[in-house]
Amino acid sequence: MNTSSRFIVAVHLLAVLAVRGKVKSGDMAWSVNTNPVVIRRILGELREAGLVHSQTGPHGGSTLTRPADQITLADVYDAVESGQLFHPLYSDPAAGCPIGSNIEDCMATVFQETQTAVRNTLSTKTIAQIADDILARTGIKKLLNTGLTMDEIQEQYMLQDGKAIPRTTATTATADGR
Amino acid sequence: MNTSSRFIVAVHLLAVLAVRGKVKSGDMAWSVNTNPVVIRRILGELREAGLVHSQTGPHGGSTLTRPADQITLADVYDAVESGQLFHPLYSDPAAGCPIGSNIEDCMATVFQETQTAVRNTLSTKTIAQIADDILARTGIKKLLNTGLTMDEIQEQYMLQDGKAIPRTTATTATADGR
DNA sequence: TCATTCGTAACAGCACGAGTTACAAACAAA
DNA sequence: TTTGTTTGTAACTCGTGCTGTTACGAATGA
Repeated sequence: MNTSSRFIVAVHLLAVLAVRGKVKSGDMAWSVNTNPVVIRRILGELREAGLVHSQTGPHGGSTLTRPADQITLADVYDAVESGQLFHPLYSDPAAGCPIGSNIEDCMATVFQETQTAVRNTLSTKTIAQIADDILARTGIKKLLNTGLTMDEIQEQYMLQDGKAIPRTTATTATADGR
Repeated sequence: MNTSSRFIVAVHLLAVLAVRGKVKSGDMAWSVNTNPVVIRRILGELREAGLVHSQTGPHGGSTLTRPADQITLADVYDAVESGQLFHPLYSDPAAGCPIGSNIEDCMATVFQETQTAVRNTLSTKTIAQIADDILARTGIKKLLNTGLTMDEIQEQYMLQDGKAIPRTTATTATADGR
């Protein structure tokens, strides 16, 4: 398997940006529960891919460069998972063996097809869909549909087990809605 | 990307077994150009998956447990690539963040779909097809069609740039046909 | 000018795969 | 029964890549 968590973290960051607009790396680091530098490294890859724009200084932070419904997971995948899905080569298989001398070329086709299948699957989902799905899961989407603003929701509701619940009925925990 | 070369090596080994019948780990190690223990480790996974059978002692070695046209690359993938394609979890994203508290469940679906797409692609190719493709690439398939046996081909031909050429016209290099 | 925020280099720690050595167990053949 | 061959597996080292962290310069708004 792929041992890197960059892809899911990148999707996480873009979803946060889709929902909240301009966000600082420190805030995103809090959401992902890691170090701001880790976030900025991934933002750097997303920036190179043209998906986000960053701004230094006070009131700085990162924003999406285009609407979230125009960013597919395939775009994110391309941005942060540079290489092939499978190991394309291995050290110098025997030239004197029919299999060894041809297996790499033969499998290259298979790897290419697999890579395409993955990208096709990922290209069917956008960051907007992910963000929407998550807001629906939390119940925040329904609240937005009642006319409440995101700010009002943050004031009046808190998260418990991933669901927004009115603060009055809250039993434990706090949430700042980031 | 997946940094492991186990998948392509496993396909390599099965293709060798498909073409040559019973083969020792030392011979396979020569073909792959690695250590016999590395080969035996991968054979161990293929054995657990029921794809090969191994025998100790003199004249020992490994064989396929079923015809090569009944072994798909998806079978091989399942045998040696245990985990998920992508990182399913990462350390404890913030419970107080709508995104952080739901991203993993949300992405699990996407990962599942991707995994299925990969397996579907791989299930369309069998070890027999791989072996056949390679024999065609080497020119050995054409020789077999003329009525020559594999042993005769090994006697009369050698490999150069992955192609079988008559030994009489050979300029350099040697091949033992393993 | 100063506080804030980003970009990036540098380093440590950790996990994992590959390669290697070593040795016990299985097994065919003499 | 003995001997040599082959596998199975443990144990270790080495290299690589990712994550987390500290540090510091550059950009920028107040």
